[in-house]
Amino acid sequence: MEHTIKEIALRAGVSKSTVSRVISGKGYTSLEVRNKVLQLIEELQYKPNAVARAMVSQRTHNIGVLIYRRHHPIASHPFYGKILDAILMTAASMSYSVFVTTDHEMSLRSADFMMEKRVDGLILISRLQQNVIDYIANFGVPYVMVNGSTDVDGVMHIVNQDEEGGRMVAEHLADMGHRQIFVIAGPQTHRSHNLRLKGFKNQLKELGIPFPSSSILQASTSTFGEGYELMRAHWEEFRAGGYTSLFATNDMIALGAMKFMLEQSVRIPEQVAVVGFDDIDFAAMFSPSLTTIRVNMEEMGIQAFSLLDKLIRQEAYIEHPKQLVPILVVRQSTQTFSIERSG
Amino acid sequence: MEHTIKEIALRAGVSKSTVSRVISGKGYTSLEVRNKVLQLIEELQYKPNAVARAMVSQRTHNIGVLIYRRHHPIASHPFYGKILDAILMTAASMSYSVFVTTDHEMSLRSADFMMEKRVDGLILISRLQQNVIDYIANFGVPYVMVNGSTDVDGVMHIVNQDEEGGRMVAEHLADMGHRQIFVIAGPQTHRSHNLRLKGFKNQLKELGIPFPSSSILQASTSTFGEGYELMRAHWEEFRAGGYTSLFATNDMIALGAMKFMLEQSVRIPEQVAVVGFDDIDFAAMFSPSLTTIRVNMEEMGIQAFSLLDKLIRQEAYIEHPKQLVPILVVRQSTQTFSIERSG
DNA sequence: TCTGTATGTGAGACCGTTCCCACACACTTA
DNA sequence: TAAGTGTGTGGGAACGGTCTCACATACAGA
Repeated sequence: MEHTIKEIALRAGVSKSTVSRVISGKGYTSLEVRNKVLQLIEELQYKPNAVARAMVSQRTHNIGVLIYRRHHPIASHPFYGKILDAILMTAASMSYSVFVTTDHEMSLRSADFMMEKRVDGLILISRLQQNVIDYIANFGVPYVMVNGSTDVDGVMHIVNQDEEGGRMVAEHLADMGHRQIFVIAGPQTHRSHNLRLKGFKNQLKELGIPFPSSSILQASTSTFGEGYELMRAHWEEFRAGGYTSLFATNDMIALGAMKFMLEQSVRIPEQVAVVGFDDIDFAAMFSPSLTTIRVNMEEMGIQAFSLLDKLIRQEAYIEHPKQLVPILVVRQSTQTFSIERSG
Repeated sequence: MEHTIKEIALRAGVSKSTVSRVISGKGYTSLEVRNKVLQLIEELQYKPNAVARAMVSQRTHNIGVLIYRRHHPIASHPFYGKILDAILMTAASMSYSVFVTTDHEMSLRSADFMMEKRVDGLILISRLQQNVIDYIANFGVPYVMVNGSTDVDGVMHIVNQDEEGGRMVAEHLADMGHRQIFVIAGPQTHRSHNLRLKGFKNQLKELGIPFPSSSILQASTSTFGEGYELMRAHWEEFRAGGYTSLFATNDMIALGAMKFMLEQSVRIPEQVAVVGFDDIDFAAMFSPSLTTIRVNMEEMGIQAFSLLDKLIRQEAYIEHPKQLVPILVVRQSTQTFSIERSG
């Protein structure tokens, strides 16, 4: 049942200008005409055509979310998925619709598509190549980056205070009496992993706790499988080192490593304490639940959209967003105390 | 840099009809003109305006995905998120863009929005109220339902063979020698949970294994927290019953229940074997990993989109899709054998 | 009576495409 | 030579809205 303004006008015996006026509420319309038109709209279930509107207003009220992942598109990712959810909610509350697309690295196909669809703005999540940025910037569409791989000058970028989070991890482990700490660091290609490690190291140095380079393992992906595999491959080394604790720069790696240790009948946290980073849902659900640094993913999504909205509306004096403050969440993997629930 | 066909035409010294012909490849164009136009397009980074195209073709090449959730929008859901991912990939491969929206029950806001945006079709995921169906059907937009709460006549509905899966669970547990089986059943409002339970019960009866109504617990949500809480609340009852195994109608509930039992130092699977349903990523990662029935979520997404595409293209003789075949995945929670990896 | 302002309405240009139609020219072929 | 056919091009309507402008009427105040 596709109806048009013209049809409504015809049936109401008025011009389409008048119908348009009734709908938009702008300009004068007599009560009589207004009621008649409104009634027809209700009766015919008329819905304004957003495509036609976009045509004249030069604004689609659509935004695009681009998620770049190594090999596969991942909207269901425990970290990025949360951000996406927040964007979806915020956007909807401000009457924006959201295109979600994923793309491989180096591919401009999705970006291209979004340009053709004339989105009002773009949110770029995760690792994003310089060529994509250039491409989008060149086209002149407002965009915001979330948790990107690097900081780029002049680009609005929503990030967490990763360095501070790393510092908190070191502090917590030191507080719990740990001096022999093992680390699995996520991909060096990613900004956040590097900063987390940096903050962690600095704080150890501050506290006078030695941290030899032999205590650190470099992961090539930030996945559960990678954590599991690395722990398995270096298990003898780990045991020989007399380590009492493990820090992985994200939860997935930490959980993978933990799973392997549990299979070796290691008691966590009694024999080895474990700390992750992100606080994905899964961290609280795992047994034992994982101590971690909570990254406010929801807030990242909200901020990303709000900022984009401002850019779209060209509000003056947009200041670069403040980095989000992380929180230490202590759970069973570093401390045996209470039973925690979640869901 | 927003360029139009008109501009290209002007610069090339031809009419916009000619430019349009070059772009679409339809009709005759001289090699000379073609090259010149193509060069200009490249030079000016011209991108055809999909909005204008949609205007005339009456086809946006956009589809909408509606996810209905109890309280909060959840694209990052371990089950629905996977389906969404598959839809996103398949749609992209066929040059469709996807609007993703979530809505509360009973709300037509998102549906309304999609109608205004003139999507070519809709995919409705999860619980969906009759009024929403009616509303959409009334508007005449093609749509496909995925894992909906009920079967509705005449609606294309992608589902898993849930009853068969339930049967497989009973068979597996019986095979492993279990006779005292406890069950936590997901919300009765949802089709799949009911069918899983039904298949399970039927198979037990078939095998002559008694299953008193006291062995079943009714969950009100299908979440981790609910599983944990129910197990906690009925722990004494469970112990007294002498149960050797637990079946929950989805993984999240199973994992929650497992987490509680692990905290009570129950050895899984030695003392209690556990089986879930869905095979969300998390099931393989948990320690111990969870035996479950694998639902091919990716295939659900692919089928949903493919079917929708056919509906949109009005292909004749569309047959109702076959139900997807589930697979039993045996892991540590019912059997101690090998070390399994995943990631 | 004239001018000004508030109220109400319709005509038509415009947004950026596609596509139908008319037309022009160069060759065949009857 | 006339009639076709293949090739190449431009004009302009149409898609469904918004918005500016012109115009009409009513009523106020000077």
